[in-house]
Amino acid sequence: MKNKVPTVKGTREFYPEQMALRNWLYANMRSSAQTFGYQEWDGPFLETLDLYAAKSGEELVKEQAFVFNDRGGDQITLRPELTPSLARMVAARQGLLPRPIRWWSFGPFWRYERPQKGRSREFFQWNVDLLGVDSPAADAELAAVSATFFANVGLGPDEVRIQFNNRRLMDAELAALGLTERKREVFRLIDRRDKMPAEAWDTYATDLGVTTDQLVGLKALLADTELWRKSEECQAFVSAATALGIAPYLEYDPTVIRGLDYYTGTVFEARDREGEFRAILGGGRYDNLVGDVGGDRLPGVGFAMGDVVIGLVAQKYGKAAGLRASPTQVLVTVFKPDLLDETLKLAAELRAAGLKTEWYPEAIKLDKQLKYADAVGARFAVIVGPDELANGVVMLKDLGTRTQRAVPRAELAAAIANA
RNA sequence: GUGUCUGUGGUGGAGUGGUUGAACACGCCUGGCUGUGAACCAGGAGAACACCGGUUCAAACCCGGUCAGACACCCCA
Repeated sequence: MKNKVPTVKGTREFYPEQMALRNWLYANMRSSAQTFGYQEWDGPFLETLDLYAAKSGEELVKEQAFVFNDRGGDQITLRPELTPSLARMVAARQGLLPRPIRWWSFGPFWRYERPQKGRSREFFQWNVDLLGVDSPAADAELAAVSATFFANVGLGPDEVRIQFNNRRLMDAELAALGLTERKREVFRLIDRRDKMPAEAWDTYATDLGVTTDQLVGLKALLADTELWRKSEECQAFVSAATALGIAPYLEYDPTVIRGLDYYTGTVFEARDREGEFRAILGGGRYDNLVGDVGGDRLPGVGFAMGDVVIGLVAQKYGKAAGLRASPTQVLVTVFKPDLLDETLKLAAELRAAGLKTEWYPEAIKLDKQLKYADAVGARFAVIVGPDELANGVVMLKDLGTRTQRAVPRAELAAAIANA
């Protein structure tokens, strides 16, 4: 290919095949959220930098946001996440919106990162949020929405797990170890527990000023899969999740801490069990966010799932197989040029009967036309030649069973519908 | 921003200095089949081997630079 103008680094090109995958994900997100009564919404793709400056986490804003000056000189940002927009929109209608607020969204986001496996600069993200309720049961519902999605796409507990933890619990435990001073750094340290070689991790901890005693305590903490029982909040969360029927998907993991600054209580993320990919989704409770953008305090809990990793996971486990790029059910062939009108009429009749129908635009050799029908995955092909025309029938081919039969023309649509 | 690796027809992918007129597979085109989709048979088209420079009698192959991509770190969906 000569003189090809390259795409912008990290952007996505969706050929029909990829579009089919994206739409399949979207359809499952939509039905999963709607099952729980969530309403679809969206915010602007362009926001001011100020919106994120307050709360999103320094790195995400300073280094990973696409920022540019518009013609008026204002600093504009391609949205890197949705939650701040949500907080603002909810705050703006405070008192008007019936509570609880159950909202979901699916749209594009941008982050200026180095593209790599499961990570691009332009991605689609599913956001689900529940505001106005401060309870472990609400947290459990969000986990249940995500579990329902997994079940809907065919990913079971053997393939993906939702791992949870609680920041208040971790705060208390770290305080008991005398590690409250550098909480943020320690959170980061915890987040990296199983991403680093053990020795390197020890060194990292020591460099942070963690004493030997504290290190021993911290390791014990992070190995304690029963730690959640010490938290009433966690117990209530697990109890509610069990009642919701998603216990098989749940797993307690004391190293799950999440990077975003605004989480205050329950945090969770989902991963494939073999640990091949990054987190599929991440979320948690954020009780101060709406207040921080100028509204009254409004507790919330939510999660976000990017389309890239879930797409990889679904494909790895063969869950996205059989998706078709073409919607065509029937291809009407054209036998020879002077029968073109006959072909068009037939196609129009089939469409009127509700069938997704394509016609071949050239009277070339039949085998070409049938190969095309095969290539787009049409189940049926229709042939009208002089013989059929003379007898008032059409030849209906079933590409799947490789059989064909003559059908009275008037009965064609019905014959296809009943096949 | 840091590091590692890679860059060959539409796609995948051999080939690591001289019979390479750049293999092979898929795809595409023509015919075998002048009314029929897999397969099969016979042909055919399609590549300045990312770009620039250097080493050499000789470079897709070695060296340097540039650009692009993948992966990992960082961060995170």
